[in-house]
Amino acid sequence: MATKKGTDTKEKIFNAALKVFAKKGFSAATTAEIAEEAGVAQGTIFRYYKTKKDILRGVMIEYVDKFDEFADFDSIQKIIEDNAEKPLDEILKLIVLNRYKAFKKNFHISKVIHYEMQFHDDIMDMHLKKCKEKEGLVMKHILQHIDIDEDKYKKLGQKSLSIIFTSMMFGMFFQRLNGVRGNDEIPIEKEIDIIIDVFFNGILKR
Amino acid sequence: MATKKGTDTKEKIFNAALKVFAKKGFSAATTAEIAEEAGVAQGTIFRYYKTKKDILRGVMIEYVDKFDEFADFDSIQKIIEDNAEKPLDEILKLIVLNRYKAFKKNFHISKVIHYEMQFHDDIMDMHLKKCKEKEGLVMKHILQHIDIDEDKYKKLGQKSLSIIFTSMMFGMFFQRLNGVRGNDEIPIEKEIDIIIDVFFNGILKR
Amino acid sequence: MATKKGTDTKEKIFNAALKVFAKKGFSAATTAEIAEEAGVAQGTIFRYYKTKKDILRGVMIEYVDKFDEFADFDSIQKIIEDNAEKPLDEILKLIVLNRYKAFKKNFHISKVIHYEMQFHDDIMDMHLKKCKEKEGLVMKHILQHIDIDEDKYKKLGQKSLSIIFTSMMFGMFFQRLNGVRGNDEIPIEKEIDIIIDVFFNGILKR
Amino acid sequence: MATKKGTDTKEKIFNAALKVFAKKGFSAATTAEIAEEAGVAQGTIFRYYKTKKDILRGVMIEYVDKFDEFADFDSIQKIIEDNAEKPLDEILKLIVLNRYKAFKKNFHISKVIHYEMQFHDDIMDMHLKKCKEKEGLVMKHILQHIDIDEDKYKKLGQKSLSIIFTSMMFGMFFQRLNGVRGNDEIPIEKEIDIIIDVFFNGILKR
DNA sequence: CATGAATGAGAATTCATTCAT
DNA sequence: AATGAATGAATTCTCATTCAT
Repeated sequence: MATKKGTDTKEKIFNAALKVFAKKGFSAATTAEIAEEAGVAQGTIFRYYKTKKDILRGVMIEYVDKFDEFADFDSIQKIIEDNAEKPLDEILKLIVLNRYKAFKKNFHISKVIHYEMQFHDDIMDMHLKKCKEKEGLVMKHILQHIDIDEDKYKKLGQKSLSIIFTSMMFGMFFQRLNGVRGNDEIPIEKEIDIIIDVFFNGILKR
Repeated sequence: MATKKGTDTKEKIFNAALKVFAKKGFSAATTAEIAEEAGVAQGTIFRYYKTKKDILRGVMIEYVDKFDEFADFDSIQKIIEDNAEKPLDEILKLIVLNRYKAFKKNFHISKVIHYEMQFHDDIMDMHLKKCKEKEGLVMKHILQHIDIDEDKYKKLGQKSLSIIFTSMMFGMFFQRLNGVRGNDEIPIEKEIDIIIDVFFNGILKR
Repeated sequence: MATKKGTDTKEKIFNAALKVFAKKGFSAATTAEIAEEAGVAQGTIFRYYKTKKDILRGVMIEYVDKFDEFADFDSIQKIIEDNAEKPLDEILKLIVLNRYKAFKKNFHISKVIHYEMQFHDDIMDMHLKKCKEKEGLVMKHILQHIDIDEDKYKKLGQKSLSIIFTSMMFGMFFQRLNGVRGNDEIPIEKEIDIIIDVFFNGILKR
Repeated sequence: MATKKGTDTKEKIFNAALKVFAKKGFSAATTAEIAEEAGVAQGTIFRYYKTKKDILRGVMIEYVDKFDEFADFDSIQKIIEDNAEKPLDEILKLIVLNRYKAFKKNFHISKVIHYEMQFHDDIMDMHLKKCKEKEGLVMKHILQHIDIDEDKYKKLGQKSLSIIFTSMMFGMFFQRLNGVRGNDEIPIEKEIDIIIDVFFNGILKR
């Protein structure tokens, strides 16, 4: 019970911090504003996090977990299995849409991590480690299925495919989610259709 | 002469600020560190910039100029003209390489602006205004040449082409320059080759 | 309790500020000196007053309250009633003595306000508003009683009487309290006697 | 010639300083603003005055001279002689009007001195010394003429007369010049008439 | 456990003064 | 003599952190 209450408070602080960090950046955020946003007293924060920097570390740790969820192979695997009979590009579209939704859901936290990473080596290290660990696997999943038709597709190697695919995917995600573009223009499904079609067409042998 | 001296100092401060902003982020950067980096007294900064925020605005203004240089149509135009007889994909590779070099050269400033933009509405506004103004024009240049062969290429419209192309290009640029990937793995020329080949192959009719 | 503590601190700061302002003037006073005088940390000041200027505003607000006390009609009224049978000049002497004591008690704050007013329009406005509101009333009290004997006194009008009376009264107060004169020369009661006698004699018909 | 130019510059600085001191107070005034007001470079000020405080001292010295002019007995003497046949109250009115004009002319400088005096002991000392030296003389001039008619006037002594007269006079001057009252209400001549009538009537034997 | 008043180190900013030109 | 760029000590103000209640 007591533990539950403590957990609740910590969660309120965490969410408030995340919100304020996302809005102002870590440095410009004040613990006072976080406390207000969380609806707790200023001192309460320091019962759950030793320092302000510690909150950021907490965010990172949470992010790592979210990242696992984000790069959640079970759901990707499930998509592949459930649509085994469909052509590869159709499957990929479903995967990308699934990824987009996961990304969008965790965008807040991603944004904070990506911005702060640059300035905090420890955060950077945690992130890169996590990335290396997962990134390859996502592509391997894709490649596994591409490799089967090696007569049909160009032989580009994982690295190159990875560059192209992730560039397109994340480039598009960021453009959409950062409000760089007018938001409502093209629905995400349509955009994925176009981008995957070009990608797939692009890697075809000719 | 006197003017020259003042300009020199302002430039020293500007460059120092850019460096410190890039290293620590705007909020975490201190004017003391900027002053030290610039090799001037703390007070000197405020002879040239009213406030710390004003330095960032100065960086933005400089960026806008760099951006003009970056989206420098003269050099693009020149590439196109000088290589008129070459196939479109070859020309595009040259353009992208040119863009990459311009981007790399101004990466420091671009990075600062792109990151800080999120937290400063005034900077964001200045940037978006500039982007809208230029972005379309770059693509138009490309399209002009693609349109000629409309039997050969898919009819995708400027918007879609723009999304795909800028996603790939900037996605790749950021991946390379942010040190997200091991830096030196593939030479940029090779990477551009691959990416443009896929893009071009991708937009072909079939 | 908690409220009491906060109020105490604010009061300590207020009194310290008043003292330092009176000694050095607003501009030359430093928040560091105020903090030391108040026996609090430098930062504590800014928990209670947003800015240094705000402390002055606080002093003004306090002054306005003191002013009410200063121009306290209840005590004037009481003097009048308690001495109803005495001649008017005797009553007036008592009133002026009462005023002098009130003025002397609040001299510190009055001095700060009167001096700083010149440089701060907002303070000036607050003050004038208060003055207009009260000044007339004091004179009306006096006039009420003078009017009865209109055969005896010159018909000078409130404005002129007000000028003469306040000039004499405040001129004398300032001379005494500013140490412009050797301080202890004539006792205040004697001085009031003389001044009121002349005033009263002066407004007699002849 | 060169000397003349230097004197001119010093005078420009002096007048600018006086203006800025009067507007902002000594502490809040900046040498930069004084320089701008004077139309000289910031550094130039320090060729004529060693420090900012030194400018204030310069103002004081000037004030002492002005004060001599202000308490200028030649002009008072002249008024008395020129109007020998007129009644005393008429003469006094002329004198007070003359004083008011002198005071108004030097009000700027008086204001600065009176405010700063409190915070600078050296200025205070110079001022008090000067005051003592002159004040009595003015009254003596008046008394000389009052004494003649000692049957007609009360025997009040120089001190008491001085208090009453200067209180009325300066009280009125300050009220007028500080903009405490609505400025245009009563013309100064009319106000002097009333105040002197009351004063004179007030000191009559009865 | 939670609070919020108090702290004080540190950051931004100001400004009198100096000095090379 | 005059200039105005540069200085840096002093000042206002901020905010993470502590601790008595």
